[in-house]
Amino acid sequence: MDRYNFKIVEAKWQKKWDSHEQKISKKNKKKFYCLEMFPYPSGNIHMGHVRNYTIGDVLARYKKLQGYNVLHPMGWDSFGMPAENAARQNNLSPKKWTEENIKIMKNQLKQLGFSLDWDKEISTCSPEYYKHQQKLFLDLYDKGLVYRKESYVNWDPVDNTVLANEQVVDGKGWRSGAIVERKKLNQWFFKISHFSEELLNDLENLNEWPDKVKTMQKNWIGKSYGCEIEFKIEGSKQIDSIKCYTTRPDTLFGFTFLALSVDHPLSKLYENDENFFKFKDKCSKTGTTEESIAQAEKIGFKTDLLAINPFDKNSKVPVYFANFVLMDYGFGAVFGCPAHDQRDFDFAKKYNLEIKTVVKPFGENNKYVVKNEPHTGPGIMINSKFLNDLSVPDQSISEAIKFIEKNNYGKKKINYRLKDWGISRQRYWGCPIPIAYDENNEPVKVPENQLPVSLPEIDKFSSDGNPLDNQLQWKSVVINGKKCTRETDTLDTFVDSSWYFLRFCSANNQKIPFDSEDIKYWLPVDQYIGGVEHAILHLLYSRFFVRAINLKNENFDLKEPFKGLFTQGMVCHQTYKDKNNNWLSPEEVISSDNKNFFVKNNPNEYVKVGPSESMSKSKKNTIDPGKMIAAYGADAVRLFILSDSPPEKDVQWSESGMTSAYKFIQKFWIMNEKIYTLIQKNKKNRNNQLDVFANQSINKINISLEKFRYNIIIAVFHEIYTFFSKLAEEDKNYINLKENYNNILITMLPVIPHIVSECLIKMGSSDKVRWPNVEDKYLQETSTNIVIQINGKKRSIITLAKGSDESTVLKTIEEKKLIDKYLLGKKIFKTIYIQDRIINLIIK
RNA sequence: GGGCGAAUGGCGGAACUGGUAGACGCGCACGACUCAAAAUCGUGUUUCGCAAGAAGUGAGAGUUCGAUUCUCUCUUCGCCCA
Repeated sequence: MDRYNFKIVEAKWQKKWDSHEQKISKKNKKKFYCLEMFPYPSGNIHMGHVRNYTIGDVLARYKKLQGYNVLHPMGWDSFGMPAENAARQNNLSPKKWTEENIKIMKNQLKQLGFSLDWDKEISTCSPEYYKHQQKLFLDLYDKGLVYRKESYVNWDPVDNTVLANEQVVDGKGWRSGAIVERKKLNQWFFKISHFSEELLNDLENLNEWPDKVKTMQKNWIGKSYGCEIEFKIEGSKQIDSIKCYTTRPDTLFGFTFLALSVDHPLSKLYENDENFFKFKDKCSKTGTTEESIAQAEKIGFKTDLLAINPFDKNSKVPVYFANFVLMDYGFGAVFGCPAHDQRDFDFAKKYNLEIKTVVKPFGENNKYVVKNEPHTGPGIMINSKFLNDLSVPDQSISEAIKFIEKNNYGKKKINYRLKDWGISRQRYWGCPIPIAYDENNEPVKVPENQLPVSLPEIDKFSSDGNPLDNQLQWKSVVINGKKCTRETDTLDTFVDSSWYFLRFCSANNQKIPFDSEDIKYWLPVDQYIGGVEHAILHLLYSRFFVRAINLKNENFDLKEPFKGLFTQGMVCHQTYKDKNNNWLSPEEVISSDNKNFFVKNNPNEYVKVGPSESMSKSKKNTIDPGKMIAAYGADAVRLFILSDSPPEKDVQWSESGMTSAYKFIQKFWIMNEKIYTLIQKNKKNRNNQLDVFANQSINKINISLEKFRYNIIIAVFHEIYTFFSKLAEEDKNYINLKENYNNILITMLPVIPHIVSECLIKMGSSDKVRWPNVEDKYLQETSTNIVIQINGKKRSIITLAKGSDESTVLKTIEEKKLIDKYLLGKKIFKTIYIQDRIINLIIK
């Protein structure tokens, strides 16, 4: 008997699938759109991809076998920084670099036997893709969902470049290490805030999404009920009031200063003040993230103005400009209540401002005073006249708002944390924004017939700045007979991925981004699968995008892009360090007992074993999928990546687990050979056990598939192996062996498609196999085990016919003398009987 | 600091709506095959105990005839937001 040669078998089936298997049939069947988050083509696929796409492939193949018309496409999220960085470092063309990587990674995905529809492959960096995106941009522009405004960016003063938030580490540029500054630039925005309420409310309908993700989105949108309040101002002729937004109007009696953003319109009054100018400059030395602002030292610039407390006209407080107030939030003005807000407290301490306590924690008396730290939690109102004794926050806030509205000091207002989506990136390797500027520097749309605005090829990348700025020839363009200059910013790559799932439906339509009939049939995505790291931005942006397309569009009726969402866990591996605390890769480490580890090149040197962490290049704890496929085969890799943990949790990569999966494939093949020999023999009897086992196993697999409990499926595979191995030992054929065995094989196909396809052919199945039905009669057992408990503890167990009543159970217990020794000198005074399950005897 | 989640053998993990805790795999031990080893196969494997038996799902309480599952408090870890 030959060993199973996965290299030959897997290559054979992959070739077959490649040529014709994945074609989509006509739209007369029930559809299933299975989508995994598409990868960034960084060079090689990593284990995270293997896990993600294996989970998706199991589902896609399962649905296909169930008779669905399955859309299971793949593409490349191919714009982005790494290509541009590679270009700068090694003077490579980002285009060539990206295309090379795609070629390699596509080949690797094929080697894993994924049932992907490569006819629909898309790549976001191709003009074939981004020309449609530019069209969509212009559509949204016409709908008023795109606008331009001045906004801050993180500026690296050494590299002379704009940084993304994740490139700012501890307030410093990731590469240069320079302290990041704030710089104001004119930038483009999508008006995602137009849909804040809808994006929040519609989360409720997403009942196939994990609650965790919905909560994260809810918090991100951050709806708060508050109040806008108008403060009268003294000390200026130009201005007599300032509007503030607050979520805590109830603390107004604790109001001791008013703080403004340096970008507040009022700052114009101080334009000529040298000290203010210096202060503003100092503020710009802080980054733009909420975190960096929260951590930065609170500083202020005192004006000569006074703000009057509307609740107490005699109370007049100073007005400051402060670095922790952002123009983006509310009106760029907040009232300070140091006793009950951390930032206000820090600020007041620094500038020696009054701290008025107006909320006491539960259990304190009315003389409670805030001292070393503010009290931000719930409690009871004090020192606040008509608000005294109200409970904080619910009662106190609603009463405060009532009072404010009644006296026309302001009005109730809803605020969202969600800000408009800044989409301008000062980068080369992204989708060009289809806008130019006329001689007055007014934006002009690039007309549709001049699309795409293609990226120019660049020979040499300088080390800093946006390369497009220097492309003078490219920049100059004639629009409607007028000389214009192109926008040199490109779009955030999140834009690319906000509609790619629509493009897949009409991937080969050259004329339009997507066909409305295709959308009607295929969308929403029935199951979307990817990492939880995209739980907020990518998913929220996609939800925004379909709403934006939907707006004023009769041919498009879709609001939620993803009906089902599944977020898989990460792939982890132990970390290793040598004596000098340098990371070591698993390949540089050896161990004979899995307890003590040594350096491979120097077997006397101990290795420090660290905790298992998600695979990352920086910690060198990665395993190369390519090597694993070459050594063990795609089926074994797929089997292992699913076997050890439920898909939503992290999984630990282990060499022993991997070899175990490989061994399973090998021994399964041998078993299959034995069964094949068996079914050639004469058959006489029917084996009822076989029917029961097959139906129960398939039933378990069905349930586990529906619930994404793929690790359970692998456990069932092992049971299947054990069962049929034993059967093969008996050396008897049965009338019902072949059919049951074939049915079971089919249910194994989604996980290990290559070997199972080969087995099925051997067993004489045609190419067109269908998912087997489960017959209920085999799931219902005729007898059942009943556990006998005494005072809640298990003491014995009996097997009885199903549906036996209490007296039968008690009689059997008595006859068999199962529990007599526990009853000595005691009496049963109560019995609890749950039919077919358990009987509990309470004795005394 | 706030929100969410998790904790089960030596390890990864099972356990449907409260009803036999530890499925399945890894590891380990013993045995078979072998001159020997690897590979393979078989048996066993929660802990303590020779045994009968007892204890046992992070800790402590509660509800219940019965709790890994429900409630409360705490500890540790993870993720997200600040």
